Amino acid sequence: MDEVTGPAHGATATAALPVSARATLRDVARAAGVSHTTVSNAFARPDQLSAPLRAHVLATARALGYAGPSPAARSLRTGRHGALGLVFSEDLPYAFSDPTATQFLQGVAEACRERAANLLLIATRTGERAGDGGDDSTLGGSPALRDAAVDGVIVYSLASDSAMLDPIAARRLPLVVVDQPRLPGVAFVGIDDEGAARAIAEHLLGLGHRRFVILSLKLCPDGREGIADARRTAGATYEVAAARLAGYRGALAAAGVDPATVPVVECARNDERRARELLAPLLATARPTTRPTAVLAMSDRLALGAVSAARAAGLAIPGDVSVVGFDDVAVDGAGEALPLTTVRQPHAGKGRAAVERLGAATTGGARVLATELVVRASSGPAPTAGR
Amino acid sequence: MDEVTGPAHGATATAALPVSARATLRDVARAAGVSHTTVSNAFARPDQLSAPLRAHVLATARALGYAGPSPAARSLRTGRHGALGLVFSEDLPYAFSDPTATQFLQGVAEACRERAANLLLIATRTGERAGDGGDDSTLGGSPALRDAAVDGVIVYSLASDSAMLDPIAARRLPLVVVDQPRLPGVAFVGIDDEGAARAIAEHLLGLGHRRFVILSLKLCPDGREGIADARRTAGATYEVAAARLAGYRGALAAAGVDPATVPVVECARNDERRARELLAPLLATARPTTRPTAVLAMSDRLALGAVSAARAAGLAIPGDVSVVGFDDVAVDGAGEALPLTTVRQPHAGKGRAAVERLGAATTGGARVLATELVVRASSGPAPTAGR
DNA sequence: TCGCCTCTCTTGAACGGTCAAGTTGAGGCT
DNA sequence: AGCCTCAACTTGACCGTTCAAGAGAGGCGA
Repeated sequence: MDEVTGPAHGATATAALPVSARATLRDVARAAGVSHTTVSNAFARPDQLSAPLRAHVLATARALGYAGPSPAARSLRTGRHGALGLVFSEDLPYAFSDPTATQFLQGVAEACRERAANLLLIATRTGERAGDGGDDSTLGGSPALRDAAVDGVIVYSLASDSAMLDPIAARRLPLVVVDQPRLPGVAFVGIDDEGAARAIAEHLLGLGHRRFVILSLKLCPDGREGIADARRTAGATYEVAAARLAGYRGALAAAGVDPATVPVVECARNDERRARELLAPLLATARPTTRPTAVLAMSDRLALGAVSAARAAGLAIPGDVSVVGFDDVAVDGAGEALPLTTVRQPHAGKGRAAVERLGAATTGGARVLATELVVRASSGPAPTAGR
Repeated sequence: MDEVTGPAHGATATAALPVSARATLRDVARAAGVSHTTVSNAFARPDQLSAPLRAHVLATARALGYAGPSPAARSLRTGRHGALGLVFSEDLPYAFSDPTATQFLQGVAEACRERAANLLLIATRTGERAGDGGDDSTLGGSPALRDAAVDGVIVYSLASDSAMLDPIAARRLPLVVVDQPRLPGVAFVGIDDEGAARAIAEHLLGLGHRRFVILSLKLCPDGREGIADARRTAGATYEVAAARLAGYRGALAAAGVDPATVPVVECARNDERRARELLAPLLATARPTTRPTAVLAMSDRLALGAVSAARAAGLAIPGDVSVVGFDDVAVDGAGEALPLTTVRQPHAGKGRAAVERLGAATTGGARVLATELVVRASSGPAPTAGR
């Protein structure tokens, strides 16, 4: 038994309580001959009691098989959870396969670890949409969201009509939105998508390109893909895609290229294979005089699909066609993949910024992180007319 | 106001309570003129009250700005949290950059979504080791673990002397260990690492190889790397690495190759670049007659590093040297990377299995998932002696 | 020697839900 | 009519902590 030099605590733990029924703080107190508060302090505030008594309490707790203070009871009393929630637009499982999402997660995780907060991935069911209306849809919410014991929520890249936001607002949780949607009065972290898109389009225009294809991320969460007409692009609910599109088009228009003549190919998933399949027909167009000489892809993965499609069509990059991406999630691998011209954006930085923002307790306001145009080998001068 | 056909609930919510102090269930009850239980039922058990009354209660709740039932209070009463915890060996942030870990996470996330459970990533501080001793190290635990409001914990790939396990055991949480360490009485999900390693080594032996290098994942969490001597390999605390090593060596010994002559190069991180740097000196060895003809890498990433090192040394693959990996996390990318001979293991399947296991509430027992030897272009016949 | 302060520990009351066990009134069955 | 059942709601206790306030002992300066 531990040597106890403090006041004589007569009853030492061996009074066998049934180990089956989970011991509580009060059981430990009883067995150790102290008050329940003292036991609580032994765990949470060591400076509030003498070292020998603390040792005695801890030993008693161990002997009783006490599992430690219950997180639920603690949270109930203190109002804090020591965790923050994360909601993804996509199926949570899919997010783990997207490098932009995992890099973002990495940043979030770093910042969380620094402040010793846990990270609750909220398992949203897919296919929930706004406008289901009933009272319960917002106050009841999805069970995953309603049960989430968190001090705040980060929302990553949601469609502007997503049903996820209302329940969060209803629960009055501090909220930070990353990437999209931008909402008045809601803290935001993201980049200048339109500006970055404009810059990369201007890069291509500066190289002499005049015939483009835009390879777009999904514009709405409805799963449609393929050529997007004007109505569809105008009704986009994914603001990031809409902003990049606007950026591309703005640059083109300013250079005298009519955006209406530039096809927009929408990919429902940020996926190389699918991008290749959807783009292939456009590149396979026979005559070099009508074929696009540059592909504006909204992500590096889509860009790699474009590269693949171009090669399959026998086109040289950047000789026949230039391809630019977005994100700079280059596989730093064996270095064999074609280095992409792209927009570098701070994925992990967004994660860190989002966590900081949540801690700062400032409501509203946007934090716009810097991006950088990175020119590599996948873009080059437009082929000369005669070629 | 809502039309209420039920009993006459006189007081309708407009009696303005201060919106500042968060409304509770009882405030809503008072305002709606019903009992607190009825309000509770309105949220959690709609079948327990009439539809019109429920609508009235919900409307009142909304008017008061009630944030919905508190997760903490609910958990305290019910004893359930609707979430399960995940603990990683590495820094949590690092895990998101490792494809095996993200695929595993993907499986976990899928299974969680199916059972509407949230996923709590527990932010362990790095560098905690067993043997710090004090009572508090296990019962107090890291704050992240102590505060984790979860119904069970999945532990991914921990060193056998990791300090993470004791606090979990102390909290009496249901526990499933994935990959390592195997502990008596603790549920386990993993693969037959030794058998799979033996199989892939036998594949190379069957191709005539006799001179090998082993490119090992870290053997201990102490960050040491480079050539591992017998003492170090014998004292490995990462059981997976130890098992694969045993598998390789077993196959070699059985084929008459003395394992003691086979160098083991340990990489502290599962990282291509580092692997290349560490392996380069061994492959740069001048004479073809002493140079290894095959590299046994414990992961695909290490294997890619080996490929890179070999190419840098001017060696053809598999002409001069064969390289095999482990994991089969092939970049399904543009398809330009060299296709690796490897062991396919079900990363996502491990995640799903772990979640199932946690739900099954069976204590102990190992679930060993199948692996498959996948022969691709990175391995071939050993160069003939004269070459 | 007294008063006051500090250190250490105790007491009792929340925190905000859920659950088990009533209570009531309406309706069905004999 | 009388009895039983059932739906619809209420009552009171309880989950296991933390916190504010207080009490007793010992030390120290005045």
